[in-house]
Amino acid sequence: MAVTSQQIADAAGVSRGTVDRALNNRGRINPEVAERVRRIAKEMGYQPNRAGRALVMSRRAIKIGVIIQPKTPFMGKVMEGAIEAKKEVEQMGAEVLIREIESMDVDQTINTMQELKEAGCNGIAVVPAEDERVRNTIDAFAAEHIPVVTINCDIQGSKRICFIGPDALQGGRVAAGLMAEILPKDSRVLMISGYPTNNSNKNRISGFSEELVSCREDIKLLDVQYAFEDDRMSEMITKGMLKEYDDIGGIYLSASGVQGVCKALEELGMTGRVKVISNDLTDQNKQFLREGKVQFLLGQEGHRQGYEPVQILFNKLFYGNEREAEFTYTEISIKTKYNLV
Amino acid sequence: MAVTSQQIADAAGVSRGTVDRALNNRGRINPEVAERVRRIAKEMGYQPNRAGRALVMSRRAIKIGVIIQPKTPFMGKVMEGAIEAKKEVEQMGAEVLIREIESMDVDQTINTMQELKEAGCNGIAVVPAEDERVRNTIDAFAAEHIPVVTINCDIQGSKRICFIGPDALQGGRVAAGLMAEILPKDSRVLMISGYPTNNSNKNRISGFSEELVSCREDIKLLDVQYAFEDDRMSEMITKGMLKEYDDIGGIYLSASGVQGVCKALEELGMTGRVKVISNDLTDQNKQFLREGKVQFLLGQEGHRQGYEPVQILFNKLFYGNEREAEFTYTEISIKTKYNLV
DNA sequence: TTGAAAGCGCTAACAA
DNA sequence: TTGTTAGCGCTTTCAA
Repeated sequence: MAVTSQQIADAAGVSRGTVDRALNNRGRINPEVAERVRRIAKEMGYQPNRAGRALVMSRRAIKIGVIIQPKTPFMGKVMEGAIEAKKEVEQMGAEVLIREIESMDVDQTINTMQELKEAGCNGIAVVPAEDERVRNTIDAFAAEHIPVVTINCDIQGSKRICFIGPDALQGGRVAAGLMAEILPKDSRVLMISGYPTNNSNKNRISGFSEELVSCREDIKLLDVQYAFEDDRMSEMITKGMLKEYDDIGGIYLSASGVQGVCKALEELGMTGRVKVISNDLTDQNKQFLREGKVQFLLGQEGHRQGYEPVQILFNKLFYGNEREAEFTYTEISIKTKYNLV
Repeated sequence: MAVTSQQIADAAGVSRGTVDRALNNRGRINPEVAERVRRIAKEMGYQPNRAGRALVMSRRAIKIGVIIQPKTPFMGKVMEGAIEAKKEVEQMGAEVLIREIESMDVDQTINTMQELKEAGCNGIAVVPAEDERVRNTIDAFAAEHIPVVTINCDIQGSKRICFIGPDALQGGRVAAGLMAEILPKDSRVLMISGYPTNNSNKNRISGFSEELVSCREDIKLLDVQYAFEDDRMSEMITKGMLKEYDDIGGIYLSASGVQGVCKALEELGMTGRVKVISNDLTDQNKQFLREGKVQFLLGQEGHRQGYEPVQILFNKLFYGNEREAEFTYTEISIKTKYNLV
């Protein structure tokens, strides 16, 4: 049995209240007594019992709001993580409100944040739309001591306490490293992005192209194409480019559109010959990976992106734990058909 | 604030004791009352408060023993995980004893298990030596209701409650998949194992060779070589084989010895030309990966292999949670120099 | 500046 | 079969 605050109190010849004041620097205590108590606690290896502390802390009404963007398979993973964390912290007496917004809309994001605040949330985790007004809202919340955690894509320079999500630039580099390893000499490479305005996509493409050019001088990189997350579009692009250039050896997708690419490759009888590397471990993508139509998929721990922010906010609000890291980059996992879970 | 057992009691017009008996099937209760209480609890969405439960459960004296094999960088990770879990469960009033045994010896393993039992441990997590006597000891502990969890390598057919570790066969297949993707046509491949008797190594080599042969018919596989986890040995093997065969395009290491391989390649001026895939994310291996001397490293979540078993045993002993899964295979992560954490 | 005591939600021992 | 009550370790309020 671990040592309790009562044992410290007995050893120091004081009461539990005094021990509490000493160890938690609550003031209203004789400095010498405080010092002695702290010394004894250290000597006896005292560690406060989590359960006891949690029980009394559960009197604080903690309500955490989570805002997740429109339904995509990836956001589904984020949702699962958030729900798991919700279950856990609710067993500690807290409350979690999860809102899924319908469109990737700035107004919706801001309105939902306001709604959650009015519902009494004292902490918010949000997958933000990239916009100046969202930044302002985050800063306004911070001013009211409502901590905000950004998920998946950061609002740089805002007063959010931290960001949990992938390092998109590095994600592009990982893809480039793989492409460099598997491509035959003098191949041409096609890059397909989503929306030109999307920052994650922009960063992935930058990381990919810079790294590929730097480590494989023989490779010729085509100008980036935009498929707007649409499979028919990515199919058209793939077909068009493959007809124009017969030496394309690899395709990198920084966003959705794998299905279109695979369809195009199949129809042209080039499956497997043209290497495909893409992001996101969606069920559909995994299926293409298993079938050998895609060589590598890069994952970004969606589950953790939902789970962690809720836990971070809970620990801050419940225990007062401050977050040491401003950025938590989720791991970029490399998946082949063999290590798919 | 979440709903409490008192609220259920009030709603059902009974006492907290009765609610407790009903929800935890403790018997000594009128079945109809029990049914009604359960219904009301469900309706009100009752979830027992973890902190409250933990506090009262902390009266149970829980002592968990962990046995970790001799110091290797990988076992260091396992140790870190075990220490993290130790800290967490000790904050819940439990106690954790960690023993690092000096050699991978059967007698040492068994003796340490006995020692931990005599020290009052009511649950054991162990990285077992593969031997019949270890199996018998595990079964004896099970008979005395001391649950045992095997870590990293399983004792199949023993009465351990579960196994946490890698799927070695699949690990070999992952390596094969990568090798198949990066090797030029008609290459020869060298496989270097550790000890011929080690099961993990045996399985990795099987998985690797079977998969590589099945997906790349052009590749010629050399007979497996044993380096006994020794760098000078792996260096000698590499040099010898490279001199004998000039078409070796890839080397797969199922155990330690990367340094020797890299040294041999450098001296022969073949770094980068001969692709190297190995296991274990040791600091040294990571350095070789960063320098481009190794193309891929496969990791097996050592931290989790130390952390999880302690938590599993704690949850079983503390809350009575039964483990649903007999096998928990840790993820086989693929690391290049770009996604190294 | 300190001590005493209440109470968080739960389980378990005891009484009825 | 049920209710009552003590107490787990901690924080916090109230009194001294």
